[in-house]
Amino acid sequence: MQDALRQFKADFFQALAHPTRIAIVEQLREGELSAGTIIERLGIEQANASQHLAILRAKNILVNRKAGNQVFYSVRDRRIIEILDIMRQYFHAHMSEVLATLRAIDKAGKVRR
Amino acid sequence: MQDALRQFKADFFQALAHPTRIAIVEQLREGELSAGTIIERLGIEQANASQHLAILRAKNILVNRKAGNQVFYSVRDRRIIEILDIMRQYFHAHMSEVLATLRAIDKAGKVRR
DNA sequence: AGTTAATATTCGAACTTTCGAATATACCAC
DNA sequence: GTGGTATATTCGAAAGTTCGAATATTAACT
Repeated sequence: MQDALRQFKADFFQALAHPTRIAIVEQLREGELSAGTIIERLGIEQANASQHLAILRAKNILVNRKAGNQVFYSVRDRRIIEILDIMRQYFHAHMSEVLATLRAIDKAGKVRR
Repeated sequence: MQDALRQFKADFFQALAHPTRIAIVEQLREGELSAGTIIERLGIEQANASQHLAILRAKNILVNRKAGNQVFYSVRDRRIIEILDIMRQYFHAHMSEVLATLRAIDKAGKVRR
């Protein structure tokens, strides 16, 4: 029983364990957007976006609504936004690590100065 | 910049994206415990526990303190507990899915009735 | 120094995730 | 129905995660 609950929680975290999926959820903070708008705003491949959206749908983090040609996505439960908000505080509190990550990315990208 | 922040968040979620690691953090809710106590309470392999603890340490979710022979672990920031609390509400709100997961596990375990 | 207890690390096999390219499906307008 | 636009799915290669078995490290005790 505990095991099932933990598996459920782990699946939830796994669903958000990718920068693109976090970016998608953040885009949907103010309300629904079409798949096309999300793709355009994030500047990612269509297939890739669609795969990430499928994962977020499968874990019930997003819901979708079809309207003619398009599919509109939104966050199912406001608590998910709430969790991301707490994490923002958390990140500010540990900004030095965020900056370390930043530097690591910078280095990996071979941006010399 | 946004990218680094998202990578940092994704890493955080990734760190919690495993049932054993969630179980470890939950064990530490009331305060620090030795590695041995965690292993005993969860009934897992020593090497496996140590690997999961290493991941949680690397992502700065846990901190450790050596005392002689033993290593005591604790959750670094109470906001992590807070996030897990919100998730508990979230799970209660979506209990039907949790139950579906439970049934799936039950089935996979071949527990007939 | 030798032994035991507690914890960490390394290795390799099995499994899962990620990506873009290609293809499929669905809907609309003509 | 043909053509176009929006989105989803399938495939296979590359990269990442997970596990237990074996081994290493560290500290305490004799």
